[in-house]
Parts: sequence; C-alpha cells; structure tokens
Amino acid sequence: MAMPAEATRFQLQRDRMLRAAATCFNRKGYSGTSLKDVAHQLGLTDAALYYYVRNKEELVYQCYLRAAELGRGAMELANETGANGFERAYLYVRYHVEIMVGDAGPVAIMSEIPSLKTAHRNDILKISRQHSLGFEAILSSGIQDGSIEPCDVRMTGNAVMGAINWIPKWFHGDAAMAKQVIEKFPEVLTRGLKRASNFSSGQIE
Amino acid sequence: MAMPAEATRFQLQRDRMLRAAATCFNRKGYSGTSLKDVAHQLGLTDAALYYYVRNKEELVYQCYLRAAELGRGAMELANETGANGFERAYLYVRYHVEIMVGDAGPVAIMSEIPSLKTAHRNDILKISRQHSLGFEAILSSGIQDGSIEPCDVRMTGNAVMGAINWIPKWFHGDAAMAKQVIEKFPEVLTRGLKRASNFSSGQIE
DNA sequence: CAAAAATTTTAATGTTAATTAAAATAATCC
DNA sequence: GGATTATTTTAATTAACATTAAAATTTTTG
Repeated sequence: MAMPAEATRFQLQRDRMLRAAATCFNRKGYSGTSLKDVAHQLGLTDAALYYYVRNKEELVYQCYLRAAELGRGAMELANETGANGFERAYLYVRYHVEIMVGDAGPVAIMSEIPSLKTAHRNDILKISRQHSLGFEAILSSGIQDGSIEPCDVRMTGNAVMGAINWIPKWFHGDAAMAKQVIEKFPEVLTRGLKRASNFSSGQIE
Repeated sequence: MAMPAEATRFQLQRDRMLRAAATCFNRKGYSGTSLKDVAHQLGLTDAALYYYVRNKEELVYQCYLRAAELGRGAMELANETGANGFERAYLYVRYHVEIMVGDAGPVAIMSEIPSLKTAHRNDILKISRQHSLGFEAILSSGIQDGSIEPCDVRMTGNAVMGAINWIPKWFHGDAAMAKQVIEKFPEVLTRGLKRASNFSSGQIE
C-alpha cells in the first residue's frame, strides 16, 4: 500500500496528481473540475498533466483504479488479521475508513464510472464486483463460524459498501473529525452484524 | 407526493423530463449525459428542454430538488406512522427505499452538487442537512424512548443516508430485485439500531 | 560540465455540446 | 372555425475546455 522506497519521481508526481484530482472531483464535482484546476493544485499547467495521462478520461480511470486498489488492500489486510468472520468484516471497514479519512487521502468517489470508455469501465466494474464479492465472502464465513448473525449477504454488502463509498460526500478533511470517524463509523456499520449470542460484547480495538 | 389531479400538461411533461434526466444521469453519468440524450428519451429535441428549464445546471438542480422532496416525504410519512423511534427509523428507510426502487424512481444520485451554481447548491445543501438532522432526531427519540440502542447519531445517520443514496449505483430497475430490496434492505440497515433488551424481535411489516 | 533524457510551458487548434432566436406546429379557448 | 396561446423544431452560434505540437526548461547521467 505504501509507496516503494525506490519510487521514481514520475510515480511520485503521478500519485500527487491523482490525489489532487480526487480532491477536485470530490470538492467541485466532475463537471466542475477542469484540468486547469487539477494542475493548479500542483503548481503546474494543465498541459503538463498530459505527460502523466493520455486524457481526462484516463485521469478519472486512474483515480478510480487507485481508489479500488486502496480498498482491495484494506480487505486483504483484514483477511490476514481477523480471527473470524466478524473480525474480518469489522477490520475491513476500519482499515478502509482509515484510508479514506487519512493521509492516503482523498479517495475519489466513483460517480462517473458510466462515462468511462468501455474498456476502462468494464475494468473498474470488474474490480468493484470482485471487491463486493470479497466482502460477501467475509460475511458468509462469519455466518459459518458463528460470529455473524445470518443475514442477506448481498444486501448487507450493498449497504456497507454504499455507506463507505459515500464518506467523501460528508467528510472534507477535518482532522478532528477524522479521529471520530475512525472510532465510530466502523462500529456503527458492523454493530448489526454481530451474533447476539456471543459471550463478549466488546468491540475490537 | 402524488401529482395533484389538476396537474397541467406542463407539470406532467416536466416531471417526465426530470425522471428521464435522472435515468440518464444514473446510467450514463453526468458528463456522459447530453441534453440530447435526455430529450431523446422523451421523443423530443434537445432544444425543447429549454422550455421547461433555463439550462442544464437547472435541470440537475430540479432533479436534486425532486430527489430531496421524495426523501422528505418518506420521512414525514414515517414520523406520522411510527409508534416509537425505532419504528420511525425503520419505516423511513423502508418508505425511502420503496420510492427509490419503485415507480416514482429513478431518483437522481446527488453526485454533482458541487457544480451547481452557488444559490442552488446552498439550497440543496440546506435541504440535505435538514434531512440528515431529521433522521438524527428520529434516532435520538428512539434512544430516549428505549427502542434504539444508544449510538453516535451523527455517524449512524451518515451511514444510513450513504447506504440509501448509493442505491442507484447498484440497482438498475430490475423489478424482481426491487421486491427483494424493499424486503431486505431496510431490515439490514436498521438491524443494528434495535435495542437488544426489547421483548419483541419481530420486524415491522 | 556536457550531453541526454525527462518534465513543463507556450501558444494554437479542435471538438463537443450547450445555448439562442425565429419559425413551425399543436393545443386550447371563445 | 378562427384566434390565441403553448409547445416543439430548425438552424445557427458560442464558449468552454480538452487536446496537441513544438519549444523551453529542468533534471539526471556519464
């Protein structure tokens, strides 16, 4: 998830660009964001962006790829860390939220998937589907191992993913609130999952 | 919520237009939707839309106003119907979901609030905030009356609203699934709210 | 330090879709 | 049915950005 130590200047600058673009898209909307806006955040000229990306469509695509990759990383980590289904579910949400309100910082909300060109769109949709399936698998495993109350995993997945994806709509970088969000949001989202009959009611720290 | 009986041809056509626009925006994204696309769905020419709306920005604004109004209606109805906080919370989600996957739908997902002109943007943001506060008030009342487990009402509200607002991202008008969504989604979203110590565990029908 | 490669800028150009005005058609009203 | 009003179309026009090519600058490398 972190940048490799030998990241080239190109990769670093490109990542800066994607973060700047995500900031703009989330703050000003897609149509409200010109390449000039993104470039300006970086102290560059709009034309300079074309050194990193073929066109605006690809900029969006890269932003979404980055967002998807961060989510995938969170889920992977959760799967490695959590002892049972419930823990994995909780930890996934927690890690993903930490990323979204943290320094990896702004993650682009995927509003404009439909206006990507076909190949890119299919790519993102495929990754998205895989991610959703991954979460549903966590839920299923938790139901199996008794840590999660039986539920409609598809709908539960939709609900949790929706809530996470929507975060950039109401969180705008306030550092004090970030702490609050990391603390509370994952708990709120997974509270309904916990198998009632379990002995412990303590939340994972 | 329903159209008044004496709705003029103008009002009817305008409402059709807003629904067509919502369909396009949700399906093709904002930037992927031209006025021609919207007009085409109605069997009209792009220029005809200007009879109903000053420009594209206002079309978006009207779509969002409509979406907000439908949400407000759902909450109002829930407040009139529910016997306690939990019921009101559940019913609100249920009514809102019914609208979003039902005949009133498609409801435009509010992705492009930031690119609205200032007055319109503030207008929508104000209504949105009011709506969120309304839901938080329901939660608080439920905590008060003992029907809802104490929780961070702000975060819980953010979670529930996010999940609802995201629905158009994964629901695309499949009638069979609509039934499933109405059945399951509200239950999933409110399951975590219910006060554990309550005698009844049956869901409201 | 000089040459080569990488990055950015300047200055046009192009394209797409929004917008407008005037004309044409359709609906309504007396 | 004829006049009036409401709605839609045709046919330009515009403007905002995205995009491009070539030149300039900066960075790296031997």
